[in-house]
Amino acid sequence: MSQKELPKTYDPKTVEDKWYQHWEESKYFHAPVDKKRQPFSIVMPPPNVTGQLHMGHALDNTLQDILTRWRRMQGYNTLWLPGTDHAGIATQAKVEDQLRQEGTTKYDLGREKFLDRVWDWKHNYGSRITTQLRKLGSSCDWERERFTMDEGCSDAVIEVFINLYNEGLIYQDNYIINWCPHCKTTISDIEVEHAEKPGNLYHLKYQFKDNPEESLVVATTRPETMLGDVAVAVHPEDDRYLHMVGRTLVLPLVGREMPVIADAYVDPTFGSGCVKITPAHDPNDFEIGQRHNLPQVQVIDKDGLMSEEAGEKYQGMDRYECRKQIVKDLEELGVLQEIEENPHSIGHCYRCDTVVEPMISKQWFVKMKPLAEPAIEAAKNGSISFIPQRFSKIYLNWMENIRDWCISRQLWWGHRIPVYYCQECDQMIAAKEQPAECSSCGGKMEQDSDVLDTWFSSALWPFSTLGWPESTEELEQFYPTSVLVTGRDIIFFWVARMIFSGLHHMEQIPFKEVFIHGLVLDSQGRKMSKSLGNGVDPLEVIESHGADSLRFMLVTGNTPGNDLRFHFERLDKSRNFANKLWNASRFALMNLDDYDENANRGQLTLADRWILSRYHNAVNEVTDYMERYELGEAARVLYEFSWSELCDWYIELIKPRLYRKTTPEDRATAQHVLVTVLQGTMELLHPFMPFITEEIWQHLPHQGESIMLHPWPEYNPEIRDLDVENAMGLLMETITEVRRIRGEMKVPPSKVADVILAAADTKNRKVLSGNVSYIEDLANTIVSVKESLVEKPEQAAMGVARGVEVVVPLKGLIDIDKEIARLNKELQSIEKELKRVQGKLNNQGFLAKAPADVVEKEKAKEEELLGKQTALAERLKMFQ
RNA sequence: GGGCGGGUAGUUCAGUGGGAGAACGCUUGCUUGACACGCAAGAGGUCGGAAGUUCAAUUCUUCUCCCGCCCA
Repeated sequence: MSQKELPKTYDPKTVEDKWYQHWEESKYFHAPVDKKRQPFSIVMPPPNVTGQLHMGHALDNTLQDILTRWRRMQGYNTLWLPGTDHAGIATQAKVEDQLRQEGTTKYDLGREKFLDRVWDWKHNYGSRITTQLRKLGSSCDWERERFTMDEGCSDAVIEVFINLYNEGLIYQDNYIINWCPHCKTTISDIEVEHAEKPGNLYHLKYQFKDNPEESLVVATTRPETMLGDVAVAVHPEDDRYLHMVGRTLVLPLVGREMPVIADAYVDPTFGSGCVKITPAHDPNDFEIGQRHNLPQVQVIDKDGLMSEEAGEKYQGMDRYECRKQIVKDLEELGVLQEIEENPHSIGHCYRCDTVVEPMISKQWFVKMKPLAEPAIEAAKNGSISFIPQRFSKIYLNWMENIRDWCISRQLWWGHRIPVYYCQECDQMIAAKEQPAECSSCGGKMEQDSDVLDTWFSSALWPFSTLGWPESTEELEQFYPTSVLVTGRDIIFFWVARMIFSGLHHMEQIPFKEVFIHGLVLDSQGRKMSKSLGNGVDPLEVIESHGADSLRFMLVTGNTPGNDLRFHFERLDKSRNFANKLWNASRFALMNLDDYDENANRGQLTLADRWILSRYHNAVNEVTDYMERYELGEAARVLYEFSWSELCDWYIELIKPRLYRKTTPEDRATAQHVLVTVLQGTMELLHPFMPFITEEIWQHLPHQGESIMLHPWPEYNPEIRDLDVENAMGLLMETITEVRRIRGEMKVPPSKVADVILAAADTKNRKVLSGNVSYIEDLANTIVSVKESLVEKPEQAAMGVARGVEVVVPLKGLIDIDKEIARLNKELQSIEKELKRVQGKLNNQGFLAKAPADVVEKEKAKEEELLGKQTALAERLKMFQ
């Protein structure tokens, strides 16, 4: 292998694109159907086709890629299926903006031409986000990329609609819905975001028809809706008002006569205990209206303006203008009794933040109860499990209280509802194709003009992308998918809907596990948003720190399901780690120019056996954490192993052997162990940091085409050796003790110091004397190992490590006062610890009930501390 | 109002029924033949408060305070 000069600092830019292109061109991401192999599959939560990569995507896709690359290395037939979502409102709004700038509107263009424009937009910008996902390193199967509006997915949507329609699970009804006056469409209940806003409670006095002297007071937060009032309700057990039930009131300003009714919905403790009922503009009033057969008077229209029914005076006014006017008018009439400050929760459109207007409209709905039941069961019986588990409670709570789903949207961009209406009679059918004529009267049929909620198609994603409604080999092999990875914010929007859709249409769960992650917040803990301008662009981060650093930063120091704050300091930490790996490899390569895997090798040294043992421990722990989706913990283990054990200790320990201060066989051994461990470490790190690990792995002696196809390292418990780890631990602690003494006594690092080690324990003494070179090399000393200190040099500093007395003679260099202070301090902390340990050991309850190994451990600790105490105390005595 | 998450070193966060960890920051020393995006040594925490269970609680239970989120 020829030696290559690598630069001192790792530069991700020169490697990342190169490797990604190579992987993609080599089709390493592609998963052909292969029934002989066990499948592992993930469908990517499809980002908005016209969107741009943000930190949320970066986190979500990093997690998916880690799982995908890991399972692929484990030998699964691994499919990560990517795609994009047509995002009805968002995409349509973008094109409408564009038209506005051109001075035109979608109505000028007409439906067909407008849709052409949206498709143009999709073709121009639709690959932006998928290009960005590649920059992140996502190893998804681009050959299977899908789009929610492509032919196959659209077929699935139509199939599902027609099936549900025929089963009576989709129905059309006049019902109270959420209307966004800005987006000019209905939105579903979960698309309404509730936010507490300052507001008032207006107390209005309504008079009785038969006795204008008599009145009752209602309280409302929306006085303008009084124009649509049709009744006043009181609680059926509210003695204050019972006698009024059935009497007639006269609505001020309007003059409408309306009854006082009794309904248990009313909260007698809120306001006056009387509630005005506006069925056309409030969901609760709507239901009361239905129970009591009340009329529906719609006074606000779809533009958020007052309608004709609001009366001549108010017609055409904006709903908030009208509120002011009504308050003024009611005040003049003496109807307004009181205005009370009352902050309350108001529904806003999740897309545009406009205040949502509840209104009655004829829309399409999915009947949810029958669909929800099996979806509840699946989570309860564990066939679908959430990680972390607490999210299943959130899911169940929602599913158990689910309401029917309004699926029609007054948009043009989306899947058009496959329902056709006869223009001559009232015939209506759901069909895949436009019927030539009405089956009952032969009249012309026209398609419903609305489209479906975007989430209606996303709900089918796990099977529509695999070819359903055709029965394909892909479905057979990859459905149900293995795991779904997504943010906690779309459990209701998406996860829940995929579950009931999969169970209903496939009669099988869509995925076995749902791995939920939190949100990426800014450094102050706020949600990243466009309006705040506090978003961090993942592409800029990739540009400055590399994709590997971004990925590693996103998974470390985080627990599944919890939010994480974005700190640039943490990004630096990851970049430094990448650089550390780079330099460790650079060091290895500098010493591998003559490496021959088949060269004669000597025996493994203690350090060799130690690092191999620690490496296998890491393999075991990392794999175990990955199985449990504890990716942050897995990353932490790798970070600590690579940096502290491999770099700080092992590489330092083998330097002399690599610098040819030993036999060729021993040097070959060191080379071999280093290559083995470094290679394996790269393999373990590959799912987390795909680019740098590939680059390093390719430079190292290796077999195979790519690290991403290399088998995942296997844990071999036989290589774990606790005796070796113990022995090495003694040496490491001894070295640290010497270094500490040197540092505190201000011995210059360049000066070779003499060190005497007194080890009463035979085993310890053997370990020390067998490996003095480690101590000499790493602490710059000359060591002599003894059983005990026969002559105790006064001019010396002393410490204790695992019962071994570490003495550093410092003729002429020692400051006695300083040494006394140092020893005293050490003695104090030992005595404090000793007190705690002895307290335990003197406790009969502890001795009787604690497990034997815990008691043993405490006893051993006591012994060690006592030894240390004696040695230090004796030493102190000498100076007195 | 109901549910959930968090409160651990100066800061940001891991973690655990039996010796409190990391990163950054801080102190001291170091151009040590991979790395100053580095090396070595060190200071720093009554693990939000109270009670309980236990031989043992930062960890489990209950209550309580503060912060955040979701649902109604």
